[in-house]
This record gives sequence, C-alpha cells and structure tokens, in this order.
Amino acid sequence: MDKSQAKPALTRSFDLLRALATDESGENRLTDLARRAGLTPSTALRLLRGLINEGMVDYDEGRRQYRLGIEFFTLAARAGNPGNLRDLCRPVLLRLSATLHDTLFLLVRSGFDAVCLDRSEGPFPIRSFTGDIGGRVIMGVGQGSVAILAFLPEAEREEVIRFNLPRLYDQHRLDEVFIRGEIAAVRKLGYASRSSGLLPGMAGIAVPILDREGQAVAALSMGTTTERLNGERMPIVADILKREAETVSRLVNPFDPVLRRPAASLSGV
Amino acid sequence: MDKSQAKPALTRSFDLLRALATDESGENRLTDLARRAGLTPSTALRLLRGLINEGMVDYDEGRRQYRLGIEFFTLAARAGNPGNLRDLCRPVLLRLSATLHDTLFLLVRSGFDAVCLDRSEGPFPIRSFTGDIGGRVIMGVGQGSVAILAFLPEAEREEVIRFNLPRLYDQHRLDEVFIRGEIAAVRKLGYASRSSGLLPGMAGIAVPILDREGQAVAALSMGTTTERLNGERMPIVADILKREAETVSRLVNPFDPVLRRPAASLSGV
DNA sequence: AAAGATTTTTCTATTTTATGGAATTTTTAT
DNA sequence: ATAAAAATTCCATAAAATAGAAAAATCTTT
Repeated sequence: MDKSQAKPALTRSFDLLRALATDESGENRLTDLARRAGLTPSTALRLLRGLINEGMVDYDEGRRQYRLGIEFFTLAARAGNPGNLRDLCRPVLLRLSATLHDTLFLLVRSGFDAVCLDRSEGPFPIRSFTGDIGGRVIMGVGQGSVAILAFLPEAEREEVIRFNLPRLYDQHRLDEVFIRGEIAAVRKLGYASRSSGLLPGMAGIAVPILDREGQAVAALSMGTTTERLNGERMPIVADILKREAETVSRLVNPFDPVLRRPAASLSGV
Repeated sequence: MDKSQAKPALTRSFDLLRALATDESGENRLTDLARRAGLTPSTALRLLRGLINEGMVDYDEGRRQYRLGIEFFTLAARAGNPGNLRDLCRPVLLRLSATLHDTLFLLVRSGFDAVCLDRSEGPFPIRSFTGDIGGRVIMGVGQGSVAILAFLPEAEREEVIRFNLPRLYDQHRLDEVFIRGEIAAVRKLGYASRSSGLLPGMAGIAVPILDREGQAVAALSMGTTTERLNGERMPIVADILKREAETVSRLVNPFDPVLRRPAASLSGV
C-alpha cells in the first residue's frame, strides 16, 4: 500500500524549471506552474522561492509571472568550461556561415535526442528541425543527428535506434530500413546529406565531431535550400565541414591524459 | 549552541552547479567539488547523482570528472529572455553590426547591474565593460547601462543610484554629480553617448528598449573606437539605433493583455 | 462598489528526505 | 607491493518537505 507520491525536492524544482523553460503559453503564474509541474500550489510556491533565492527564477510582482532568471543565463554563459564545445566551435560556425553563405548548426547528443548548442545564421532564411539554440530533435531526424548516430559505438547506436524507432515512425513515418540505410550511407561517406529531406525545399549536410576514441560527440551541420545544395556543391561543402570538424576534434582534449595520443580523425573515411 | 549546518538540498545543489560553472582549475572530481561547495563528500556525491539524473551534470567515468550537462545549457539558453528579447534582437544585432561595421550589444537590467544578453561582432576589435555574453556591469557604467537607467521609473532609478553610488565611486571614480548629469543628458537626447569614455580610445552609443509603460527593459548598444564615432556620425547612428529599438519595443508583447494598447515609443524624446 | 470567485500565501502535524561520520571498497601514487 | 587518497555505501539521527486547511489578497462580475 505504498501511496508514496514522494519525490525529492531537487527533482520537483527541476520540474518547475523545465515547466518554465518549455512554456509556450506565456502564462507562468503560480497556479499554472504548479499544474504543469504536477505540484500543489503551496509546494510550488516554496520551491519557487528557493529558486528565486538562488537567482534561477525571476518574479514579476506586477504581473505575477515567474520566469527563468538571468543569473541562470549568466552562470551558463560564463561557464569557463575548458574544452567547452560551444566556445571552441563558435569561431568555426561564424567563419563557415560567412564563407558558405548558409546557416550552420552545432548539435550534441543528449540521451535519445540531439540538441542544438549553437547556430550561426546565413543570409538565407531556412527552416530546420533543430530550430533555435536549445532546440531538440529525435536522433535519426535531420542530417546532424544522423551524423552523430552513425558514429556512435555500436551498442549505444543500437540502444538509441531501438528506443527511437517507435517515435521516429509515429512522428516522422521513418522506418527501420530507412534509418539503417541512412546510417550505412553516412558511415561510408563520412557525412550525412539529403537534398530531399523531410522539410520540403530544405537540404542539409552534416559531419560528426569525434572524441579521442573515434566516437561522435557532436555534429557540425549546414542547413540550406535544395537548390543551393546541388550534386556539384555537396562534396565541396562536405570536405570543408570535415576539415573543420577535425580541427575541432583535435581541440577537444588535445591529448588523452592517459593514452597521450592525439584525437581520432575522420581522414580516410 | 546552534551548530546547525543545515541547508536545504536545493541550495547545496546549486552550490555544486556554481562550483562547476565558475571552475577555472579544470579539476572537478568529487573531492574538488565537495571542497569548493563546502560539502562532505558523501553529501556531494548524492547530490551530484541527483543532478546527473536531471541531466544537469555529466560524469566522465574514465577521468572521474564532473561537468555541466546539456540540460543545464538548454535551460540556460531559455533563461534571461524576457519577452523573447534575445530572439527578437538577434536579427537586429546581426543586421546592425553588418551595416554599421561595429560591434553591437544587447543589455538587460538585472537588479543593480546590467547583463550582456547578446552581442554581434563587427570587424574592429573593441574593449568593453560588458565583455562577453553573460558579462555584468554596474548600472551607471557604460552607455548601455546608462540608457536603461535613464528610462527607469523614477523611484526605481533613485533606488539603483543610491545603491550603486558607493561602488561606482570605488570602482570607477564616478560621483553623483556625474551620474545625474549623464542621466539628464540621456533623457534629453534619447540616447547615451560618450566619445571619451572610461576606456581609453573606446566610444559607444546606446538607446533604451522600452516596454509598453515607457520603461526601459533593455538597451541596444554599439561599441566602437573614438575615431569611428565623431560628432558627425553620432546623430546618424543614434537615429538608426532608435529606429531599431522602437521596432523591437513594438514586438515585445505587442499588446498589453489588459490594456490592449501598443508599446510605448521614444518618438519625440 | 459590493459580492463572489480565484489565486496567493501562511501555518502546521506528519511523512519523507537529507545529513555526516564511520566503515568499506576502489583507485592512484610511491 | 604497499601506502595513501579518493570514491562509495550504510545508517541512526536531524532536518526539511509535504499537503491540506484556512486566511489573506486579488481579480471578476455585476
């Protein structure tokens, strides 16, 4: 007879933060948040005050609206994470979007999804699954996530595929044959590309960023329109992206502290 | 004899996150974090595992290093974005830095400071108080924060001035007469500018972004060198910035949900 | 402007979780 | 191989979190 609805305060606090982060209604009053996070109002209030104390949540007394605090943003933006992928890739993204005249994305894996860590806009408006920074996409959808998936260690890759197959089919009508075909193609070419993607008129090309074990930790991805990515341009862009991805790979923990050998490379793939 | 060392788990968890975010040593093993966050190893371990479950912290088993997780950055990317200001201003910043050939900043107020929400680099290297994204500056220092300060409601403005005067003097040798003079000038002109700033050789110009009550919520700021911002160019740039700021103002919650009237404007200031 | 409805906040007895130190295992350094 | 350090488990006790009731504040409607 365990009616334990008990969850540690930490979990519930992050439920609240996520409720704030994923909000699309613009309604973030106490009751809204309590409902969306599955808490009683009194519990939600106490936790929110704790979060406000930590600077993670701001409260607009006038309109009675809670929102994620600037402190949170500051903390992350200033995170002097050496080997921080986003900082390492920022100049690469800027340079590539300037020279290629297209939009560049940096994607990393997060569980069974890929998350957009950064993007740099080109002059042409595009649509993408990844969307803005922080945007998520199921691994298997879009060139970027496929590039990562293809270069995951086999056991992990299989786990991701098995978990994602139902939602890949439900949400995108992608089946196992298609996914495995894509992965095989990416592993052969060293890059992911489809001029006829799931978004009409949109095309993209992506390469993995590998860690020192040769496993994908992220992907460098370019999004553009179908007519801007013809058969002629594709291998050229692929080469440029590969080269940049290798540069980044070498910068991510340049030497393994144990093995003392340089990072893995995609050369010859 | 209250030796109460008790602190809620939430606080301690954020102590750990801050320890991770502000780390400069690159040493983030359990003991390091426990020491820096002021926790016992067993407490730190339990909390870190909770944070890992939430995706806020990643653990590299091989090297026994903790680091901030993707969820943390995902949440942070959604934070500090009142009214979607950052997203709304991103294209404006890109456009302006391209056409003006200078570096653009988006600043918002955070308590008694201003925080850099975004920036877009121009071709000329500049120095600024704001520094990088996430950087802070005392309200009253630099054109951007003064632009916000000048268009705060009077009571709030006075509160900020009173609080900040000691540190403005301690850190920057700015006294009350100077600050009040600046504010008066900004309110008269509608923009903040100093060709001879506190940073030798650096100049800047900033305009407030107003909410529907006519109160500053943010500032659009251009940073450049003294020789690039002469008396001739200044009013031109000011006009361009003002126009962009008004566009943004109108987009930030275009209609008040209660009053149903458009956002305030700086026209005629 | 008053009454009703909703939301926010306070309070508290009870349940649940968090705590740090001791003991144990694992890893690292010598 | 041995010692030292770090990571992890365990647990009795202390502390914090919980939900509900009730009060206060706020918003709605007339």
